[in-house]
Amino acid sequence: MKSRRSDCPISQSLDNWGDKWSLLIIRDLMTAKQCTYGDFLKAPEGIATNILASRLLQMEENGLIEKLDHPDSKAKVLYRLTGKGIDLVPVMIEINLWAEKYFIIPADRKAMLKEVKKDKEGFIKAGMKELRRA
Amino acid sequence: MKSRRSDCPISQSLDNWGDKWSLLIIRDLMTAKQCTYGDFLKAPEGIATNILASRLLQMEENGLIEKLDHPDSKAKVLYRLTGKGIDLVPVMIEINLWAEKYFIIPADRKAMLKEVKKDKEGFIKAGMKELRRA
DNA sequence: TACACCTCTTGCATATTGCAAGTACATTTG
DNA sequence: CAAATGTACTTGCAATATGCAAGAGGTGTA
Repeated sequence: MKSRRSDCPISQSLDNWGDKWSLLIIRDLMTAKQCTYGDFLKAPEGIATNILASRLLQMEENGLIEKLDHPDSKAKVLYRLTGKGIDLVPVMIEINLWAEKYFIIPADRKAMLKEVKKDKEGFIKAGMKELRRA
Repeated sequence: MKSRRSDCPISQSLDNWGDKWSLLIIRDLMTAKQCTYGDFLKAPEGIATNILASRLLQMEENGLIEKLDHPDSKAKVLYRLTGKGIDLVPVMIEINLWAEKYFIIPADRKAMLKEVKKDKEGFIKAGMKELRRA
């Protein structure tokens, strides 16, 4: 377990999910609601299996995600966001908005952000509610 | 230089500032507006000098910060945020709000967030304007 | 029973980080 | 003006994290 560097909220947040992969896992769970181990491996960034396993464990320990049984098979595991993970939706939206201004991003994300700009608060609230239902 | 892992906005953002230190440097610049190399070293997290130098260079290359001459001394260098860096204010605010919910954070940060909650959009707008003036 | 699938684990090479010391130049002090 | 101090880095090396390839163990399917 990594130690707390300071009591600064930014620092503590980075201690929790401030690596190159955690937010991508959270992204997958925000768009798909529930993912298997294999689903995460399919993401275009190509996370290594050992890193994925260690991140999933770490994020579970940090209370961001939780495991549940897959309804179809005992061999599969489903991961989903906890309330703490779902509460990162506003952070993710702001990152998306920032990235849109400075990078070239996919059309479907642009379309999503167009909706966001119409009513940011409403979009976020609805999105979080939807995730909580899953 | 690190390569682009995918065209996902989250991924591209993480490629830019997704490490354990960059956002802390940005935090310092958001609160102090201008910092010297030594100022960054004084932060409670205790960044190593080689990491600091490499991050400052990387962030300058990424267009998040810029150097300028210190008015008092040629030996000193001032760093400040660019427009691209200032545009991360909304992201930082959301991270703070998230962290407040799940961690114990300093009283002064709590007081700041109390102001944020009164009028988030106004607070962010004013904060960014203030940074642009510096 | 054999075979494929899925979630990890392991071993090892490479990259990044952290620590301690050192360098180069600017300013201050005696 | 010489020496000490301050400031921004650089360098060397050990510790840690990441990335890649292969494999292990439980499940489901023919």
